[in-house]
Amino acid sequence: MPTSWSDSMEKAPANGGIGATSRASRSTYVPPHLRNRPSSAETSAAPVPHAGPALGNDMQGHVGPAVGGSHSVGHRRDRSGGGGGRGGGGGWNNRSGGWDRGREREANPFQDDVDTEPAFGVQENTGINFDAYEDIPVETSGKNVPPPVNTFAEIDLGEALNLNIRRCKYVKPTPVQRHAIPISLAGRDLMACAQTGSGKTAAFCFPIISGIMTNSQSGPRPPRMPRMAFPVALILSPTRELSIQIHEEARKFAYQTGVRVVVAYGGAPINLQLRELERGVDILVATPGRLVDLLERARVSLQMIKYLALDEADRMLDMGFEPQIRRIVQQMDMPPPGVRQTLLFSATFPKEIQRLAADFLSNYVFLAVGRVGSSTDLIVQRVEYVLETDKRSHLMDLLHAQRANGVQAKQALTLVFVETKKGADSLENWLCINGFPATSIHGDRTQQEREYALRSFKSGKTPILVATDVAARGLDIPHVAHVVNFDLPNDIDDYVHRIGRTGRAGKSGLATAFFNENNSSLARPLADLMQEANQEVPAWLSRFAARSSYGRNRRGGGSGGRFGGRDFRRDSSNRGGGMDYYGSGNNVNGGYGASGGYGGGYGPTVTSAWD
DNA sequence: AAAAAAC
Repeated sequence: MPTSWSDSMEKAPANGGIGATSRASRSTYVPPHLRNRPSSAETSAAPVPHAGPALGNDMQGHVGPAVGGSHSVGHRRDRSGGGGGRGGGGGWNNRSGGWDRGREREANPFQDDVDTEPAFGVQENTGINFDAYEDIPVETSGKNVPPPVNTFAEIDLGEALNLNIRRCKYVKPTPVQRHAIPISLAGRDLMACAQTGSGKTAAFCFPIISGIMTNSQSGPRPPRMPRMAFPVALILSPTRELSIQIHEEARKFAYQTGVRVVVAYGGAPINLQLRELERGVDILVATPGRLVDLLERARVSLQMIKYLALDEADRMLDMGFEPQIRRIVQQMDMPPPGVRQTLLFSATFPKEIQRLAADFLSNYVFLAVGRVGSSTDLIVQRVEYVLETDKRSHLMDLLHAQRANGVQAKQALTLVFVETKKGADSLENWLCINGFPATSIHGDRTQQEREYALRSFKSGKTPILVATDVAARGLDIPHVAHVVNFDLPNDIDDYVHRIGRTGRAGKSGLATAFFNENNSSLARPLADLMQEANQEVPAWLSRFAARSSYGRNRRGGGSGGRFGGRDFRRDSSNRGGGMDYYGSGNNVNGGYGASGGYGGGYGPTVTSAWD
């Protein structure tokens, strides 16, 4: 079903080779001041991307890598206009040494999809179930909130990015994208409460890549320090696998834009990462520990940072990363809030995150997207009473039944969550002994093993993955048909994240939980959550819930049920004299405004936001 | 209590 956006896209081969694309558009040089402009007049109201605050235009004369005296300058500038239809040269940091080497060497990131998922069709690889998002409530607040868009066509991201969006088979933006992208493109700081699987990565990557392309040739150059990398954008995430995944996605979005994306995380040889950094980096995706290491070695400087994105911020704090994050953001050479643009993503919005937001953000827009669990009609949740001693045989029954039902192993991946690393090892072992193709992922396995396990699972080679919470959040694994909570987590939010690994990409999903006395603290929130999701709540679970004390293990921070959090600035204690700040009437874009669907108009209140 | 994360 083509949208106006896809209609307007020029026809291009899905796997368009480098030569083909470049040739197609090389002849149309677009001068810088006309780049990033819509071709049709009606979209002229689109927000103008924010020019980096600290950037002057006085350096414009130094366009291209001229200082290096490279003979390739001319070529590169020719190509820059053509490669993606607009400034494709990347930032100052693209040290590819000329178009011919830099361009040709860029491996096609879309090729990987075919390599790692041979068992599956290419119909949808977004991992996002768009229809399930139609009814997700969205709430924004803050001063002069840029209005959301309904299609990618309304967002002016440029030809190269549009082509990549198309290659990714994204047809329409998810709710978080519809709101966050215009906000980010307008140069605003953003505090977003959104779950993984909501399309967050693209929501912060698109504006960053677009901004880098637009401003790539302007602003001060980084000092010429040998072996020191000067990223323009930094994306921090809590786990290595999440960093890897963000990197893989960002590479797709940045393909043939000249924007270089590099990833740095622990557990892997640092030399390879150092070499990648030396080749030039615009966007650095990193876990905090490895980044601190790189900063201490003076191999990375943050002084050129224009964009900072923190993903899964609440998780990072849970994991004790706050000191390291504060060090990175506040005590190194990163430009302060207001100079850089900061995008903070978190599933929940407790006090600690509010403090972080107050310290890291400047005049931010608050965006809350409904919890994944609130709209997971496609996930059937089952809770079964299983004693600890019976868990293994019960799991085997489930797996046998799954097999008997003709569920093709390769198409129906099963993700089994356990509480401990030891438990993961022994369950994996036990499954293998009993003839089930299983592997496992947890923090005591080497990084190599972790990555291998994930690949093996994704490809369907071992369609059963036993995991600790390392895999609970953020990981986007298409085709997970069944999530088994072999051990239930203590926190209902973790449960929501875990079951969110299924029911993706338009497929229905099943989530089975093994419940017993050890989980009684979870009874009430679990029963409430299932009720909210129109799931059948077993009577025995309701009895457990009634027995457990009131208010225990309820969602903390006063979050309002459907959202992970709410904008604390709107609370009365912060209200003094704040009417001009938050009271202009465009604050709340109708809590349930998204229900109108993507094609139709958005809430009637929205257009006034620009007035 | 356990999980995650730099060497």
